[in-house]
Amino acid sequence: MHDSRAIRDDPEAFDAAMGRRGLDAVSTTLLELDGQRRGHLAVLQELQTQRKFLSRQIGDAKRRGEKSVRLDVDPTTFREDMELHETEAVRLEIEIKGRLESLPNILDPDVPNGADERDNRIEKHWGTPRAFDFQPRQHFELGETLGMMDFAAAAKLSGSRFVVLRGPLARLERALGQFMLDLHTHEHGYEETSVPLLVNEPTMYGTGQLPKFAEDLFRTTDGRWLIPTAEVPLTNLAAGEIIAEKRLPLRFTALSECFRSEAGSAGRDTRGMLRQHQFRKVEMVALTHPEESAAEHERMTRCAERVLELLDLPYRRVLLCAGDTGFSAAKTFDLEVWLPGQGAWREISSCSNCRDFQARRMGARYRGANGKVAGFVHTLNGSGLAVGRALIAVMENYQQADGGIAIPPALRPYCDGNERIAPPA
RNA sequence: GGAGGGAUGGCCGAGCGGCUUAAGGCGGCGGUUUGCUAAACCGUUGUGCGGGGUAAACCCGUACCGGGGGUUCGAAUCCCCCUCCCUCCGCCA
Repeated sequence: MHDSRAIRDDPEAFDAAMGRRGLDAVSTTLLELDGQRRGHLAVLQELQTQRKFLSRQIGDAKRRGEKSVRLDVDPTTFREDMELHETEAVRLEIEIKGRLESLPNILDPDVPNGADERDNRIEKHWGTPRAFDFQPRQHFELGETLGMMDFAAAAKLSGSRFVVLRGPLARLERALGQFMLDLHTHEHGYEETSVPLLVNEPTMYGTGQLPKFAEDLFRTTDGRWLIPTAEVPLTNLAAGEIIAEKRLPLRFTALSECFRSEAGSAGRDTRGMLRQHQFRKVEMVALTHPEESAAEHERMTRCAERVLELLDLPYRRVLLCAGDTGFSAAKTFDLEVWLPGQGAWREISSCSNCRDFQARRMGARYRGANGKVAGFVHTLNGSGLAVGRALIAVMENYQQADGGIAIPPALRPYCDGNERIAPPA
């Protein structure tokens, strides 16, 4: 959500910012509507002043015990006029809000221009893809050969884009989640949080999923929504709150199921468990002072990278270009892990600085040292990491010639000390 | 699901048609006192919107007492609907 006063102050800058997202200039229309709104508001307030004065006269007279009062104006005549201007002011406000809430966040200056992922900028590489002396296989081949990844069973139960994991592979998925949570809580200063997976409409609105992206979500029969990421409940913990400046930054992490309709991605990544309707993810969320969000963004991205490094999985950091940056984000780093079976870099984490965009939508503010409300906090979110994709990455990178999978040393304490998942005899 | 009771500023809590410009307390901020801390005392302290001010400070106006409607010249206060919380009953992991 944007501040209409900021648009009023510098409409050209706003149009230029939306232009980077490939959107037409709208400030002229918005300012026109806003001007009308303020006009009605001014008249309404004047009428309220007059009504207040007259009502007070009646009240004073009554208190003096007078039976009736002489008034120059009939106070009832105000009502229609007031109602007219109020209705118009409210209508225009809703109209403006409706236009503003579907506009994406303003991008950071250092986000590169560009239309799609081809214009993303690779910032760094870490690790060396392992050299295999056999043809590495994709995760679903490995999983199905092991007899521990069952898409047919999932299809029977639920349909496409679901999976059933069994035995040691199910255990490995759990191990990954526990490992990541322990790392972020013990070493990175995040507070472990357990959150609802079903949220109400204002909560989905707060982080920017609604009203524009309803088709990407699942909705319950009683009007609630299944979270597409724990970012939604975690960030909304601050909704409507005024946080003392000295308590910032707040850092939350949660391991949760995530639900996505994948409405627009029919035909993409249909094989395997790369793109599912339901998956697990460890999410990190930070709420910061506005001046701290850039540094926090780097810190959070490092926290995600640390997971990959401890698992010894090669990755690269990518700064998303204008066209690839999500609706609520001002700047996003994606981490892409190397998948030798697929022979490709695939997204495994996305760390975004949303600045005050979500905070303004949900009313998350902070209080300065002088005790006054100083403004909106900045919100950041990042995957640390997507557990399902981390499982894929471990399987493909740690696969062995016989179809077994070595367990990364960091995960062994979470897997009964086992060193590998052995293929069936 | 049924029956009651509630929702007031950062927090607690009074008010139940006009003198509310929302009492009082706690907390916050500033100060006095003090060797330091603590305590005491004094002052100050809500948010949104509109307007003024070069900006900050500040000033003027207006709205806001869970949300939305209504009654009234006038609503925190009366009426209706909704949401959430609490108590009891029923069901239940």
